[in-house]
Amino acid sequence: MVTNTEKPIKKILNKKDAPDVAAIVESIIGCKWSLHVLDQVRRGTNRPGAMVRQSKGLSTKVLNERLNKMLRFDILEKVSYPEVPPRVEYTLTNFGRRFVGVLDAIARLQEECISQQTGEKK
Amino acid sequence: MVTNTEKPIKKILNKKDAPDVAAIVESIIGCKWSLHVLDQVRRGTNRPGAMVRQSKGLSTKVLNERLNKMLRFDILEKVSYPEVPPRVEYTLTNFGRRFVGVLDAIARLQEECISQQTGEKK
DNA sequence: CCGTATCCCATAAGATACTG
DNA sequence: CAGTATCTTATGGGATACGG
Repeated sequence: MVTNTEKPIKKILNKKDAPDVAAIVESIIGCKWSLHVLDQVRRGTNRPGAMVRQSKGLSTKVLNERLNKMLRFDILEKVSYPEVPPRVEYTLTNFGRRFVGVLDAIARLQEECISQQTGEKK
Repeated sequence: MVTNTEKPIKKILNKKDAPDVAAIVESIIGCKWSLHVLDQVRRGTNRPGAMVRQSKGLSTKVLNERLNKMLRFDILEKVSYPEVPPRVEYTLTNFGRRFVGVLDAIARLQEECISQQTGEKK
């Protein structure tokens, strides 16, 4: 592991090697709205307009920055429907689904902490 | 989960409730050198001077910011020896040991990606 | 050796307006 | 509705010097 100095995205993705997961995690989580956006997509709120509407304080500019970053990291996938008005949906890629598994590890630790604490109150 | 707007540390730690793990993860991993420092401590490089010497580009200022943050989050523990010259050691707390489990999840995904990729080359 | 204080710069991100 | 462009502000973090 270990990522010390932030790698430029180009470097992280310079494949023939497997992706540098730690670097990706750092790059993603280091951005304020990423976890929130990921969570929304996972729960089925996958259209940009809906995400903005449901996220007080999230601007389209920031949202698109996050979405594009996650597209580049192959965490999300974009589907555009040739309709009027335009419709776009973002979904998790295969890698994305495994990536959010890391977030699940966080959620599990959260549960542990809660149950341990209630246990303490005996 | 979901942390959208960054919580102030006071808020994260305002316990009688269990710690907000997702918020802590975000707060810690969002900081550039945190993973590296955690990894160093885990491997036994737990004195500030040693960490700086072994980490090209890490300044004492930044190191101390990270260390203090992790102290506040109860991830690390500090032991000062009353010697001359002074000696200080940082170690993982119980919570800290569980916290780095999240980092292990990252490492596992990394391994998966690597083995999958070599598998592909058949 | 350990830690803090200053100064400076790069950049994340909020607000807003505009194009396809 | 989706996405980009511009401007401004706040802050992380790098370099350096100093005090305990």
